[in-house]
Amino acid sequence: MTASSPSASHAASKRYHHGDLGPALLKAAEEELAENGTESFSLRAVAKRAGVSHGAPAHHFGDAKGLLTALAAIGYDRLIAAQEARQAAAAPDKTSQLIAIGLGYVDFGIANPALFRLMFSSEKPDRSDEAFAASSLAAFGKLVELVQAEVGADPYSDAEAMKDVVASWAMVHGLADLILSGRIERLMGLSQLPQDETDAILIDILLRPISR
Amino acid sequence: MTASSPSASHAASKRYHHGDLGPALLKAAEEELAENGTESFSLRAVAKRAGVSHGAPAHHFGDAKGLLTALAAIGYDRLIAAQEARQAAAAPDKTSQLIAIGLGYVDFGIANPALFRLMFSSEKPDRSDEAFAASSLAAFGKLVELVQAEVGADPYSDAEAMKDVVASWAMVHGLADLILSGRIERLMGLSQLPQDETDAILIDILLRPISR
DNA sequence: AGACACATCTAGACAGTGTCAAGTTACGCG
DNA sequence: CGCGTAACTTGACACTGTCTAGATGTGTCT
Repeated sequence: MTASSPSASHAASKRYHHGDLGPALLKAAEEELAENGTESFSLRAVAKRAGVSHGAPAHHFGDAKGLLTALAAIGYDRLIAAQEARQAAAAPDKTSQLIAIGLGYVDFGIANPALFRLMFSSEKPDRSDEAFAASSLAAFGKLVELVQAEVGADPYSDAEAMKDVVASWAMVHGLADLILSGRIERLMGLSQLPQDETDAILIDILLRPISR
Repeated sequence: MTASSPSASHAASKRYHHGDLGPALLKAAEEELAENGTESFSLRAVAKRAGVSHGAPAHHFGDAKGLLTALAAIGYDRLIAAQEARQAAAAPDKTSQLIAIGLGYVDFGIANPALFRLMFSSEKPDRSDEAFAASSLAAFGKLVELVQAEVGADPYSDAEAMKDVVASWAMVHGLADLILSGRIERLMGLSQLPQDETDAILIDILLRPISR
C-alpha cells in the first residue's frame, strides 16, 4: 500500500491536522449561514460541521468576526461573478451592460440572502479588513465604471454623475433587499413569473435612475 | 397626604411590582438597541436597564422575539410619524407629498439605524404578529396611496402603477439603507452639507423612479 | 536519519446568553 | 379581611464565544 501520502489526501478524515482547514471552515460557515441565517449563526456549529473542535477556527480567523469578514469578502467576489455572468449574456452596448450588473446584483441577493445580509446589513464584518475592502471596492468599481460609460462623465469629478451612481446603486440595492426579504413577492409574485418576464420588470425599474 | 395612590406613582422605584413594566422594557430595549446595535442585543441587559430581573421580560413579551416584534411595530409607527412631519412641512401638491414621505423615510433611517435594521433586515421580528403587520401595512399604505395620486392609477389593479410603487419603494429604501451603513457618506459627504443641499440631492434622486 | 522548532488542533474552563420551572410578593376583587 | 392570581424573582439548564494549557503532527536543519 502506497497509502497515506503526506499532502492533501482524503480531506475529511480524522487526522489531527486537517491540512486545509481554512477553506473548509469557510465552506462550512457558508452552509451554516445559508441554512440558519446570519442571526443564529454559531461558530461552534461551523466547527462541528467541519469536523474539528470548537477552538479550531480561532487559529485561522482569530475570532467569529474574522471568519465572517473573510466570508463576506468571498461574497463580494461571488457578487462580481454573478454580475459578469449577466454581462456575458447581455448585449454589448453600454446601457445593456449597466443593466446587466444590476440584474446580477439581484440574482446574487436572491441566491444568497444570508450572505447578502452579512455583506450589507451586518456590523460583524470588519470593513477595514484588507480583503474585505478590496473585494467590496472591486464590486463598487464595476458600477462606477459602467455609469461613467453611460453618462460620459467621471463620477469622482462630476457631482451629477455621482448622483447617477448613487441613484443606480440605491435602486438596485433596495430592489434586491426588498425582494429577498419577501416584501416584493407579496406585491408582484415575481417567483411565479417566467424569468424573461421577471427580467423585463426589473429592467424597466433599473433603467429609471439613469433615464433623464 | 393623599400619597401612595395605587396607580402609577414614581415608576422607577424598587417595588416588587413595577406597575408599568411593558412600556418600560420597550423603552429600555430601544435604548439598548441604539447603543449596542441589533447584533449584540441582549435581553438580560434590557432587563437590567429597566431594573428588573432577567426573567421579567418573558412575562410581558413571551421571549426575545416577542419583545423585538413589539419594538419593530413601534418603529413603523415612528416611521410614519417622521413621514408625516415631512409632509406637513412640504408643499401640498401630489409630487411634493410623495417626495416628502421619501425624505421622512430617510430621516427615520438615519435617526434610528438599529431600529431600521431590526424592522427591515432582521428575521427576529415575527411578521405575522398582529401589531407588526398592522403598523408595517399602514406605512406601506401611505406609499401606495401617494403613488396612486401621482400616477392616477390603482397599483392593485394596474401593473404599471405597481411597478411605480415598487420602484419608488426600492429607491428610497436602498437610499436609506446605503446611507445608514455609511456607504454613501464616503461618496458624497452628505453629513457635511447643509440640510437644504442634502435634501436637494435626495429629492433629485427620489424623483427618478416616477419621472417618465 | 534524528531532533528540534513551530504551526495546528484538542480539551477544559469561564462569563455571558435565552428559556424554563418553581417559588415569592403584592395587587385587586369578592 | 382573605384569597385568587398576575407580576416578578431566583436558580437551573444548555448553549454561545473566547481564553488557556496541553497534545500532536509537519517541516527543516544539521
